[in-house]
Amino acid sequence: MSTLAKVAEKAGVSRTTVSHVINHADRVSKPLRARVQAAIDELGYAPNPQAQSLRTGRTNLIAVLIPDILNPFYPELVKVIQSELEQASLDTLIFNTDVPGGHSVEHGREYLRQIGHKRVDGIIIADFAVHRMHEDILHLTVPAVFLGHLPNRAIDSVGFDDAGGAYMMGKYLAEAGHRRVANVTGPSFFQQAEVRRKAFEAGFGEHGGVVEPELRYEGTYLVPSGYEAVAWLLSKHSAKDLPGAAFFANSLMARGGLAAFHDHDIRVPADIAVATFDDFEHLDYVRPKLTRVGNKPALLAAKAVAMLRDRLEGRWIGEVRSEILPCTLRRFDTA
Amino acid sequence: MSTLAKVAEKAGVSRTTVSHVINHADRVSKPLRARVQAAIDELGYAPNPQAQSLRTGRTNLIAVLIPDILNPFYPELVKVIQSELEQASLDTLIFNTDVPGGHSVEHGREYLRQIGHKRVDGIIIADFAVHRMHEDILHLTVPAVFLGHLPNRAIDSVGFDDAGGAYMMGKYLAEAGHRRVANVTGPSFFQQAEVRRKAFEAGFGEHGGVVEPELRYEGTYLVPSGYEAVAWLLSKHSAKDLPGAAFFANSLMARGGLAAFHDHDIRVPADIAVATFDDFEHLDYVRPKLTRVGNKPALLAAKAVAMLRDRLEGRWIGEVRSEILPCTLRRFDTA
DNA sequence: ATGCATTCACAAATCCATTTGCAAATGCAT
DNA sequence: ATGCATTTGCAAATGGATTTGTGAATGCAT
Repeated sequence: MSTLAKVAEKAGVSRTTVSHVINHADRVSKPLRARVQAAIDELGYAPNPQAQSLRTGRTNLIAVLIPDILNPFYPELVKVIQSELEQASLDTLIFNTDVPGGHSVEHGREYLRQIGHKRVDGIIIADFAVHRMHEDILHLTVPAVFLGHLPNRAIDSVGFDDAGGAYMMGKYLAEAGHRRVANVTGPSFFQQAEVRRKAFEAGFGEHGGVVEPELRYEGTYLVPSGYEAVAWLLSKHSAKDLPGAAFFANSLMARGGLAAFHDHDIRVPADIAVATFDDFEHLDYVRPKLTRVGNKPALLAAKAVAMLRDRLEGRWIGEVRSEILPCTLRRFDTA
Repeated sequence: MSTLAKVAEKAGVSRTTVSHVINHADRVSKPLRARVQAAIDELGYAPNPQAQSLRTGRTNLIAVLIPDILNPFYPELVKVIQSELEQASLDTLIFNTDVPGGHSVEHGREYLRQIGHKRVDGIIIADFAVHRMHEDILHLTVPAVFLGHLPNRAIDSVGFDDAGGAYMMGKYLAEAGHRRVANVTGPSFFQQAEVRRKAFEAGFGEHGGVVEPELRYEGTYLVPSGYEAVAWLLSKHSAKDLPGAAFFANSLMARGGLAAFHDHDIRVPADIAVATFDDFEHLDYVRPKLTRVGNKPALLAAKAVAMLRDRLEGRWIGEVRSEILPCTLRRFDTA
């Protein structure tokens, strides 16, 4: 592996000069610069990133904390985050904070601690990756962006308009003539899940629907729990007694729900209408095609990286910013 | 941020001693060790990873090259790779080599070059991430494992038994009584796609099926092309003239195909049977439930990490190893 | 008490790139 | 030709941890 020193020797100059050619081209005369560059090319030299980091204090690493890459929301998010960061020659370290089978608080906290030691230049934290750790976030010493809504405004954040989206869908279903609706929610200990539930019920109730708490099912936000929700629904109600529609608070549960309806020979939307929160590419080829409200993870990702780079590159040093991206309702086959 | 020197000062010992407490505990007497440890704890000290890397030459970073994290095969792979690497306190750098919309050769090569400069300790390369770059792989200077089949045996590799699996499925469909089958293949410039195609046709043809080249459709391995394949199939054949079954060379195309059948009111499996290569969690909630042959990405991941660690930790310094994991056929609803 | 063998702890060199402060060399003007 | 102002290029210090070689202190035996 070639070093700065070898390049300097080959070009017959000091190490300083080589460094200047790379970092402050203007401080070296043109002919000399060319000579040094030739040596660099010939040796295939590239600065040792660890030595650079040690000296400059920057690692060019960004940590991204997500709960679970298996949840198809996150690959889309991660892909965009990564390619955007790459534009700024930053590398992405991805951490799945959940332990198999559930959203673990301790695990997320442990990660946050570890990452502090890895000396990353910045952090992007997805909502459920650090459940109930808002106070820990306050102690971060590097620029960070939170994906979701952060009650204490500890750091910059960007999230979807959960309330607006859920309300819109409630309104839509009620105005479509539904009077009774099953509501499969996320875990109530997630604040976001509560926001979606309440807003959905408000939108539904305020436009002619009747909110029945008995038609509420608290799921886990994971696929199997959507399946279980439907199994539960069908065990409680005969086919003719079924509510006109079912709303799933995220698309994983909706997919589980669709599978369950299929397995029980309940036709969607003929027997029951189905709607879901979330809207991303992955759903385009799920059949029947889900009517949904939400927005692209890619947007969230792009915005988050922009905010982070603003901090890293000193373009924004003011107070904490928090943005909310609107949701769109898209009607397809199921409702 | 606290440093070795500060800990040494606090504990009233030399920097060497502190380092020994961390790296060679046996070289320091017990009471002294305790005193130093107390200072470490009190200051919340952790070694600066960049300084460690500079000195030791190890970065504790592993690069993972995959074509596209949006392809649901890879999240499962990545998750396991990452958690396994974490056991060995190695961090994972993930790189998506494809440019939006296609499998780019140049892009993959470019990545390989860049990664050479990042000084990772090891590399895991997924098959399609580095299409036609087998010679570049030869020039790698760090331990690496290839996921798939590597003709030139340049580095350790582990892959599924594509030929065995595809053959098995061909045999299965023929023995189930099908005489005509549509075969939606991967791109023919991928060797693996050719292997699957030939083996499938062999299995089908050798057990009573008739291989008809006109029923072959070369797809891209991506979801939309499965949809297009079915659209093509239906445009060429009336409902009664349809082959009895369709085999998709991977599950992305199969999902696209299922959506297309749904949209054209073709019932699966009543009107046409469907089978696919691949078998991973994500398919468990796709309906109708796909009959499939394949194996878990998690297995591939675990094996790959094991092989890599064998190299990194000097447990294996012999010749190149290449393993093949068997595939299993699992019958569900569609065939 | 003396000699030898360990055990223990340290100083200093090393990994590599960046940057500050200086000295040398060049350019220009008078 | 001399003086001043720029350029230009270098030596050396810096960042933090690891490790080799060495001297000092301890233990044990005689």
